[in-house]
Amino acid sequence: MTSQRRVVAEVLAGDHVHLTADEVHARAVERLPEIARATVYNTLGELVALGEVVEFSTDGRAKRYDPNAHRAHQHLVCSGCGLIRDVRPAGDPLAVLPAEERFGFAVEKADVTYRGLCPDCSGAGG
Amino acid sequence: MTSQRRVVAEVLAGDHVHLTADEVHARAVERLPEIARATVYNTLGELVALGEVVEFSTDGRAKRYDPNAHRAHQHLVCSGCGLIRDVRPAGDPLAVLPAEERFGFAVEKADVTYRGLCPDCSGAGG
DNA sequence: TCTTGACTTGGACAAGGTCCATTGTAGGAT
DNA sequence: ATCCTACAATGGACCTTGTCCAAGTCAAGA
Repeated sequence: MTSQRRVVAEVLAGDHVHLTADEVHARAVERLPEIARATVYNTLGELVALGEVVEFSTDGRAKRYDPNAHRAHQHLVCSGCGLIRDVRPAGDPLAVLPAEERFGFAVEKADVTYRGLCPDCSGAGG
Repeated sequence: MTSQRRVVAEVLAGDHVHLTADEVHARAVERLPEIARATVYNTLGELVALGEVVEFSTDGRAKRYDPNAHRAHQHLVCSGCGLIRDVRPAGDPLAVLPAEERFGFAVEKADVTYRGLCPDCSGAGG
């Protein structure tokens, strides 16, 4: 455990945290000015491999990193402002996929992105 | 409707078609050698805006384009080889998200990516 | 102190995508 | 038939995101 890795882990702490790698880097630089972008990418990759952090993407652009890895959840994304919340649907998302729709796959997980407008964006007439 | 746009639309025809923009461009070039990458991006963007094509991403890298836009469906992705199938889960994926998990959002849709190994990849011991 | 090995750094590089000034083109007006 | 005009296509610059690698740094043990 180096100071660089500690800073990355600290930046990711908290609930409903869904930072991109560059956002993690920007916040890490505030605490450790000379930390390199490559180090942030390396450390994030290690945290994902260890299962401490979940990697996902809501827009096909930058990947995001979610420290809430020990409680299964999905993501709810505002189509207006991009706000992301962790949500827990009822039941197992895999259960609703019938065998005849599995094409012989050994299906292991389902990643769900719910989309809609958050209270601020729908109130503003968006 | 120009010849360029017609070629892009033709390339996207068919079932279980999930090409990236560059793949669309490569196939379009076979039919119309001088078509520009920017034209393919522009045309794909227009088709998405018209609702004729669905844009999605399974890996946070390249966006993919699915001409099967008029029948609601989700995607099943092989974790080994990347094969993608259109699938239709039972019921409405939105129904399983309880009101207290919606955080005041006006939730409109759910994008689901099922992941697992396809018959070829699970048989090969992957 | 010297060696060793893991970690970090910075810069080059690559993929995917966007932007924009210029060029091409089809159809209506003259 | 020719000119005008609006819109589409082109090609290249450029941006973002991410990966790779050679060289530098550092801490711990011999």
